Parts: sequence; C-alpha cells; structure tokens
Amino acid sequence: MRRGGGRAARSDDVRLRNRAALIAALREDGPRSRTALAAATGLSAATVSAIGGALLEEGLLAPVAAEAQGGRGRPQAPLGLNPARATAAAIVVSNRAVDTVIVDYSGSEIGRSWRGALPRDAGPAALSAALAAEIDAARAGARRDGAPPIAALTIAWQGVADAEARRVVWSPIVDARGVDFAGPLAARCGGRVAVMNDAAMVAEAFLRRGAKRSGAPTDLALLLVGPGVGMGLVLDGAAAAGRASSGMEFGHMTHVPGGAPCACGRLGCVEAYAADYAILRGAGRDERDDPLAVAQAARDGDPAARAAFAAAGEALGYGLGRLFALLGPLPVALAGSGAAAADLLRPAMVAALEQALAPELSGPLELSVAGDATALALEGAAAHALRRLDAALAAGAEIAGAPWREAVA
Amino acid sequence: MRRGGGRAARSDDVRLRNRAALIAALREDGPRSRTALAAATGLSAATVSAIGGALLEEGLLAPVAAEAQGGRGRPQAPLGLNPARATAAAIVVSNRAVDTVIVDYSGSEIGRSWRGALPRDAGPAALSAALAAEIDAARAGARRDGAPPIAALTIAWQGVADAEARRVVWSPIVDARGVDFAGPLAARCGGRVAVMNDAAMVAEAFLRRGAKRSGAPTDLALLLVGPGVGMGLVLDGAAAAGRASSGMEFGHMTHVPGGAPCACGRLGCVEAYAADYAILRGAGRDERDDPLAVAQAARDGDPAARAAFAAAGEALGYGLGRLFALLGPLPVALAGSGAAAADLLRPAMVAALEQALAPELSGPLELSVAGDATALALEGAAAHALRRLDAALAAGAEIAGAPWREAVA
DNA sequence: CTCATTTTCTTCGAGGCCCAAAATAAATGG
DNA sequence: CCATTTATTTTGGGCCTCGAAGAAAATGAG
Repeated sequence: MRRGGGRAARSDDVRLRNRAALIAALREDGPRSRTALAAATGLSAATVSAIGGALLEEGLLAPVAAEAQGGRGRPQAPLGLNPARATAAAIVVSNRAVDTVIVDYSGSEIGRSWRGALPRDAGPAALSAALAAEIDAARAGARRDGAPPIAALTIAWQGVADAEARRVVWSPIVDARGVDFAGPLAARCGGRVAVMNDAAMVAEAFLRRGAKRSGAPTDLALLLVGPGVGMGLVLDGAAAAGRASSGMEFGHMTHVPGGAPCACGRLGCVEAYAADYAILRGAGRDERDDPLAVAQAARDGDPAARAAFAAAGEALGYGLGRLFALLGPLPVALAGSGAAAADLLRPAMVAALEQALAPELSGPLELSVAGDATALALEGAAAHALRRLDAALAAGAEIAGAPWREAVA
Repeated sequence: MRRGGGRAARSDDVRLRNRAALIAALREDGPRSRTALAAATGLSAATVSAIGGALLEEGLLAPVAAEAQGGRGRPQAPLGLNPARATAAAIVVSNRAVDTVIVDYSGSEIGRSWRGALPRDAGPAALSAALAAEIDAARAGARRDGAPPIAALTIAWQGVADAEARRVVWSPIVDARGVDFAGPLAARCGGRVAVMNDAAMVAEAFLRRGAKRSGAPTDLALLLVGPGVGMGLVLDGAAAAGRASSGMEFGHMTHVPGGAPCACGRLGCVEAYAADYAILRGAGRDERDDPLAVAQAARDGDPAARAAFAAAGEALGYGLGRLFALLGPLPVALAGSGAAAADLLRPAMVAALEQALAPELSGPLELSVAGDATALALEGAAAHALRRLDAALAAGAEIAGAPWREAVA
C-alpha cells in the first residue's frame, strides 16, 4: 500500500507550487494586478511580487495595459500571460473532419485550419503526415507573424488512447491500431504531444465555460453521443481517466448482455443502442441517413423513430445508473447529435435511471445540453495543451520563444 | 474549473509533509534507524534527525530495542511508533456479528470483543449504545493497563455511508436509516469516528498484506460476495470512494434491466444474482440454507446449484466488464462466501468478461482469493483509524495520552 | 500649483526548512 | 589501546514565505 504519505517535500517545492498557482490563477481568470493575485492565491503581496518578478524575467508573464480604474491611489499594474512566450496547438479528429487551432500562450487563437475526414485506411505514417500538414496549414494562416514554435499539442480523438496518451489503442475513425503520434509529431512540438479522448476534452471545456458563469461546479459526466458514445468525466475539477487507457469507455459498457451488435464487435454495448448508427438501425433507416432527420420524424410521431430514441435513452439512463452506482450521482451534460435530440432522449433516460438505482443513491437527474461539440473539443484540447505548457514552464523547463531578455532590456 | 493548481503552499507545509512521510514510513514498514528512514523517505539524514527528534519530544515515536547487528561502526538506534501515544478502535458490523478490536498506536492489538448480530429493529440510540458497549468490552479485556483513551474509531459496515462517513444512508443489516454515529460515539473517540464500507476496508487490508510480500501492486477491485455484494476499490494505493456516498455500490449496479429482484427493491442488480440469497434462490434452496452447502452440491454435480453459480459468475463478470470499461482493467480479489466458491464462479466470470469487453480493454482476468473477510475488515478498519490518527498527530493535533515529557525526563 | 491621502508595489529582516559538510558518538577488530 | 567504520547530531548556507516598513504613483482639496 504505497500510500506515499506523499513523497518527501524539498524546500523549493514550495516555490514551484506557488509559481504554478500564480500561473493557474492567471490562466483561469485572466490578467490581474499583483494585489488581486495575492487575494486569489492566498499568498502574501510580498511573495506575489517576488514570484511575479521572476516570471516576468523569464518572459512567462507580461504587463498588460490597465483599464481605467478611477479612484485614488497608485493604479494597479495588471500582469497577464505573455502571448509571445510560447505557442500551442489543438487538433480534433472526428470521422467527419479534422479541425486544428493554434493558440498563443495567453490562449488567444492565432490560426486555424480545417479538412475533411481522414481516409479510413491511412497508415500510421500517413496519419502523422496529415496531422502535421494541418498544423502547418493552421500556422500558415496565422494572423500573427513571429510566433514561437509550437511547444505542446493535444489531439482530441474519438477512441481509446493508452495511458501515456501517445498511442491510439483503438478508434472507429481509422483502421490502424497502436499508432504512435509522439514520434512523428513530437519533433515539432517539443515532445509534448498528448492524445486524449474527445469526450474528455469536451467535458473540460463545457465545465470551464460553466464555471465562468456560475459558481464552481466541479463534477460532470459529459456524454458525447454521435457516431459513437463517449464520456468525459470531471471529478473535483480534474479530468478523471481510467487506469490503463485514457479510459472511460462508457459507450462500450454492456447494456444488455447478448444484445444488439456494436461497432466494437461485442454485443449489447450502450453505443449499440445510442450512437447515430444505432438510432438509424432502430428506426429502420439507411446507414447513411441523417440522424437529425430521424429525430424530426420522431417529433412528428413516427413510431419506429420514437422507439429508437426511447431505446437509446434507456441505454443511456441505465448506463448512468451503473456509473452512479460506482461513483455516486453526478451532473450530466449531453453533447453531439444526442444534444440535438435531448428532448427525445430525456424521458427514457430519467425513467431508466429510476429503474436502475434507488433514489437515495442517485437523486434526480441533472441534465444539461452542451453546444457545438467540435468547438468545445477544440477549446478543451487547447486548454489541455496550455496547461501542460504551464506545468513545464512553472517547473522551469527551457522552451524557446518569447521576448526573453529583450523585453526587459 | 477550479483545478486549484494546488492551493498556495506555505513554507511550513514542507515540514508537515515530511513529518507525515516519516510517520507513514514507520507505519508501513515498521521500526527503523534514522539512516534507514532517510533512505526510505528520500530525506537527508540531517532532516530525519531533526524531525525524529521533534516527534520523540512529542511522544509520537519511541526508541526501540535494536536487534544485534554485528559489524563495525556505531550501531543503529531504531525508532518506532510509540505504542503508548494513543489508542484506536475498529468495529466490523456484519449481519452475523459485531467484532471489535482495540489497537495501540504502533498497531498492536490490545483488546478484542465479539457479539452476535445486532437486532434488525434497533433504533439509532440502541445501535450507538451497542457499539459503545462493545468498545468498553474490548477495553475491559485489554491485555495492557493504562492505555490512553481511544482517539479514533473506524466502523466497517455493510451498506452505504454518506460522504462525511458519519451516517449510514442505507444498510441491509438494520432497518434504521440515516443513523449518525458521530454524535454518540464521538465523545469517546476524540471526534474521530468514520463509518466506512466493509468491502473498502477488506480491500485495504488485502492489498496491504500483499504489498508486504511482493512488490507493490497498488490497484485492486475487491469483491466482497456474501449476504450482499460489495466492492472495495483501491487505485494508486488509495481507497477510492464515490462522490456523494462512500460509494462503489458495485452490487447494486444493474446487471439485467428488469431482471431478478434485489434486496434493495430494484430489479436486476448484480447482487440479485451473486449474493448468498441469490445463490440459494437460484438453486431452489431455502433462504436459511447454507450457501457453502450449495457450493458443495454444485461441485457434486447438482445442476440447479451449478446453474446458480454460473449465473452469479456471469453477473460478476459482466459487472467487472462494466467497471473495466470505465476504469480500465484491474486486478480482482474475491472475499466472503464468494471466495469459498471461487472455483465455481471463475469460469463464468471469465466467460462473461470476454463477452463484455474487447480484449484490448480488459486483458486476461487477474483473480485472486482473499482469506477471512472479517479478519481482513478488522485489520483494514484498524489501519484506517490509525492513519487518521497519524494525520492528526503529524499536523500537531493535541491528543491526550502517552509518556509525554516523562519519557524524556 | 502644491501637498496630504490613498492604494499599490517593492524592499528588508525575521523565522523556518532542507541540505551538504563537518563534527561527534559508539561500536569493532587488529 | 587505537585506527577504522558507521550512525547521528551540529553547523552554516541557501531558499522561501511573511509582516512591516518604505517607495511609487495616482487623486483631489485647498
């Protein structure tokens, strides 16, 4: 039981943590004066001043033009993340398209690209090359010149990645297995390449957006229902991943043993009832039909379509019941084509959840609906890449870029 | 997304962490010299000396008689946890009995008691009184006089406790709901009372025992199959609990929607196929029959009995498949009456797991069998209580007891 | 126009903490 | 009896955070 008790702490771990805390505060809530940062982090003004000074020296932070403040006293001099310090990239690969975004260190988008779906039969080399090309394309269209090279890349990808988030273990998008992105792409990303589950990235972005508005809900199970069924789980404000893989294969949890055939080859997975293809199949439509059209048919009273959505909702509801049995109840959000059909899914989901779990254990279903899944996934992946960059820079990693000394001289 | 970034660290957090690390090292692997502690924790000899000195002053540690070492040089002077510093208690409540153990701060048992099952209809007051009486009984039989008052108590209990681990939300053992143990028992336990799920305590003890032998397997899903089906999950060496409750209600995860009736009132729970009562029902036996007798009948070829165990194994296997889909594959251990029938359950479990999950996601089932569940639960609960005591003492809490100054003077 | 006031930010000294190196302690074995 | 060996404690240096005091940079009243 290596509980660690926490490995021993050295004296300078404290500085490291506080550097990270300062950067995180700026990342989460934007530029602020030293005084405001002191209040936000709980550090003393003296310490914020010291750490802030060091981070300015290192080019991590930059002074930001103060807004008119009015009132007496010395005006605040806000600090912000220095956009020129580094650059990060995010790629979202779905079965329909590849979306890429380049952001500066402060999180502003500086470039973007789009292309249609990758060919299913692309081999590892072709895949890496295609993604590299997208990064180049996005950079080429950059609104700003002279940005430093990309120092971190996060790929949001429908499928299963391994624990180190570098290989695709399985994905419905391409036939290739065990593709290692780290190798080919690492060269242009300072080695910081991560392959993450798409739903996890959507969850992160959705929660982040919500947090900006309301208080700070820190838990969420996001169901990404579309060509497949994925789940992104956020617990205590941190993305929860499985052990061996980046995990959380909600869609491939068995719903009915021996039930409907799933794209993964097993029988009775949740996905086999709730994914787009399952809806189409259940409604007796053609594979290539538009799921949204089926949803409209269901709203117009088509019994087969209604039954298909009821079955999908039931599978999702039972799945949530199983999840809640293990983890306790969580707020839930729907994204993807499932979000567009939330009105059709909800009643069956609620009913199934009630069947599945005693009310003491589940409580009423808290279900919200997320917007454009691709946009959210891009946002989440970019945030993810930036956060890894933050960690590296806070720890003093040497990453090229930025008005380094020049800004000070 | 309150990711925290980790709250700001103060300078003296370092000392606190290192105190805890030192205590944890002694707790996990027994008394050792300062030099050995330095090696184990990664701290410098100078720091171990300083912290050790302070802990000796506070009565947390005590010199231990050194074993003959032979060889040159100044002999090592081992330090150990001071047995007299504090006392902790552990109670395991099952539907058959209440077992209680009192341990000193070094973890040695100094008293024990046993009584038969609690009456199902006992109210909150009667329950608290009964447990308090057991503690007194265990103390009365103590092999050692003058032990300090009990400063922490952990109750392992079949059922659901709330997040603060103080109330029983639901339990098959008694009819009462929402019983708060903290109030009545806190007075005699320094306020440190925790109500934990029994399976979680068994898991903890099982893994700890294993860790002493082999390397350090830090993940485990322990299935406690008996009057009910519980699960204790250890991830990264730490007990994983659900959000709202102390969670992990594996037994009440739906196996087959609309399936067999469960003791919880729902239909199709895993428990409704795998618990003792389900086995008896499935084999067409009387409720009061002995499940072990049914197991023997199955081994002797009784088809109904075989079928009952096959159904139980299938439910467990699919349940594990669902768990693995979310968390990734884990080593599994069986405890309780299920452990005694592991030979009967295993084939169906393996088969069901193969049906449930693609081999990439699950790998082969790693199944081990745990010993006496009650003994393990007691051990785990005592360890849990001691760990909370460690945390309090490391942080400098004032807890009465121990050769305080006297030992030094 | 000047200057007290107010608020922000920086500097300074004190108190901790950890570590490496030096000093001390306590055995062994020739 | 003493050189050698190993364990532990002491010492000094380098960081770190913090509170308090000082410096900076505005406002606004006279």
